[in-house]
Amino acid sequence: MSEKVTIYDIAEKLNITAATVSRALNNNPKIKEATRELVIKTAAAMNYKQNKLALALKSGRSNNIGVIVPRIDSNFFASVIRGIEEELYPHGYQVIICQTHESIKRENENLHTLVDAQVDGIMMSVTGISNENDSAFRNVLEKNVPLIFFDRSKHIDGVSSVTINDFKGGYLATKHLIDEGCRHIAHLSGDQSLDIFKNRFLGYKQALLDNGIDFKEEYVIYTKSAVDAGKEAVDKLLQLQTPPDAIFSSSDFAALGAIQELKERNIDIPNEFCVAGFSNEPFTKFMELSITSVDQSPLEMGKMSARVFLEQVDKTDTIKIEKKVVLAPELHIRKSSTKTTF
Amino acid sequence: MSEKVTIYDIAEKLNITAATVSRALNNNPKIKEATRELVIKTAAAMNYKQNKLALALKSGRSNNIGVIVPRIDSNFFASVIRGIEEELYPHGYQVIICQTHESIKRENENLHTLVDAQVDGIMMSVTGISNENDSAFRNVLEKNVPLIFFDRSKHIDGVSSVTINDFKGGYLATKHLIDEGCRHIAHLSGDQSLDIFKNRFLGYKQALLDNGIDFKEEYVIYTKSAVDAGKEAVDKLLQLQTPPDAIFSSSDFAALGAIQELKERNIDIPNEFCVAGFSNEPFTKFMELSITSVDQSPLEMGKMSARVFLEQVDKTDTIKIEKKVVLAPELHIRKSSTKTTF
DNA sequence: AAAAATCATGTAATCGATTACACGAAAGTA
DNA sequence: TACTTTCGTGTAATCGATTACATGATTTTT
Repeated sequence: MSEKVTIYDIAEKLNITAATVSRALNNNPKIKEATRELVIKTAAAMNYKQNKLALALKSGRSNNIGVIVPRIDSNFFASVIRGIEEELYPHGYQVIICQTHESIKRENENLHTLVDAQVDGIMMSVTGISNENDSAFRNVLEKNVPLIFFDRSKHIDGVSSVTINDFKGGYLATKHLIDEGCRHIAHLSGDQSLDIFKNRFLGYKQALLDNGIDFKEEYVIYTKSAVDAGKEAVDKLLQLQTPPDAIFSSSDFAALGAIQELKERNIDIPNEFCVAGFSNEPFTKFMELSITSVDQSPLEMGKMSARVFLEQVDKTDTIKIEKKVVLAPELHIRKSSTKTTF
Repeated sequence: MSEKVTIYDIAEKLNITAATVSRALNNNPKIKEATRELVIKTAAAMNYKQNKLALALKSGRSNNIGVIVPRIDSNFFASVIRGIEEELYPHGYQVIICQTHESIKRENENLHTLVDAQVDGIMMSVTGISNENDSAFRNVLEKNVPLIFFDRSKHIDGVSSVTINDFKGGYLATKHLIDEGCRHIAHLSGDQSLDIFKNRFLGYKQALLDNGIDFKEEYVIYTKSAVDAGKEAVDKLLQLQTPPDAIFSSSDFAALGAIQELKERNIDIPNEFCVAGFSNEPFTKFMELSITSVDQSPLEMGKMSARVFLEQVDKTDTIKIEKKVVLAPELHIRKSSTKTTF
């Protein structure tokens, strides 16, 4: 039925060559105005559609960009991807999604697949930082594919990144808890080989220090970002000789679990115990006991990553631009940490 | 530095032709075993990577599939996409994401872009059902690109779909509210030109009928899927002569808004008023007053859509297969509608 | 009017891989 | 030995668009 129409078909119909058709359609100034109009009209009439694959092969550019995330069904990553898509849509790029499910093997596979598919750029939030096997990353750089890290980044020369100031985020949240009168503040952290968790921890520590509060190793619990992990953490913390009176969690999910466990034990939040999380997941706002959390402006992070990509994509390959964008975190203070009720 | 290696480079090095190299790499049985091994070894040594774009041009298949959703940063759509990606990953397909933001213009643009990009299939949740301009859809079908609707579908011959039984979902939720003793059950609906909202409404109506409860037009409010919309709806409903004692909402967000507004007015949930939502968004489970909701198994829906695509993609184009998969909804009963507390 | 410049279009190579067809060499058959 | 298969590889077309270079037709310049 609807056979594919090529420029050769148009050329044949008009008794000219495909080269002329191509030039006419691309607004090449060397083409006679009359010819151009005729070609464009005929192309429309024949329902011609440019074959993007042929163009991609010829130009070496696919007009696709790849995005690699641990998983897509988290509000944070989905929002970043939304930002990327929205920013790139007007430029004609399509967004290819890959998930690693926190597997480094999968991450490497995805990197290779995307490079093989000739994407014009890759934006990713790294899954692990193990340095043993950087070959997939080196492959990307050797092929001159622009690479941009967002949120979770690795230290690689020539790679741009868009992150938030996690140190400041941790500092703000902790300082807020101190201001609310808490003096025994625990911290739920993640895998500190990842910068984001390391820096949130360091911000937490610095806030304690700046306010004359001793840092206690035993107050730091390493957990997964999951509700149950938060419950377990509270269980551990409450067995300490001096149990804490507040928690700053690097994860909203763990913060939620902590709150559930504290309620289970009839501990009054926020009066006896304050809790603050990180990421500003939608549910933190929706709860009756809304949860204080640090916002990472994921939409903006996505848009910014896309902009950094657009800046790099057309530059001459010789000049390597390495841009490090750091967004400001914003603390959303809510009920879970607001003692003074009027 | 890392120049692209092609089969011609390998051929030159081995003093054979590119055709032989191609055949060796594709395990063509006509190739001498010794040659095959030599080629494969040399290819690996030279770090050869097949150019997917060239392959795509030659074969007409891009190994990409397109997914079009209203927006990606909703747990439901993100989960469906996760399902699609996971199911298709082992088959070597990449997933391209497009958002419509509920704009039909955008939907049509996306359809055309994906077809032009020669995707091997399109999975989508339709944004609108206005029949005025079906040309984008017809274009997809004329080009023989497999098209699969999930969740929100349109009636188009030859198009498969994967949906849940929305009627049953509406019925289950409403029946449950009746069983809890509610007799004045209101319904928050969406744009009923979309089947999903129409069917949830019809299920609601049937459940009332089957249980001897009169259907009242004034109890049906058409809202957007948003927290504020739920608040406004409650405001309207409570002004009625006989205000309702329960709400079945087609949207979890509207249900949440309704609950917030009811609490604002010191109405006791669930004892004075019960609420049930739809979609089983994560927050419905996390709330202290957890919200009863109908689960749509989005992950399964995504996987199923991918499977339907895989079934269709290799069939001869002449035989059009139209498969309609209907998944069963599952009611998750939670605190917002459980009066009998033990 | 002859030479030079400009214009519009055609010719053919190119991007990288696949594959129908052709062909010479080796092996099998009569 | 002469004839037919079979085997392994080469030749060249193809997918569809772009573009450097060539060429013939106008137009401009002197």
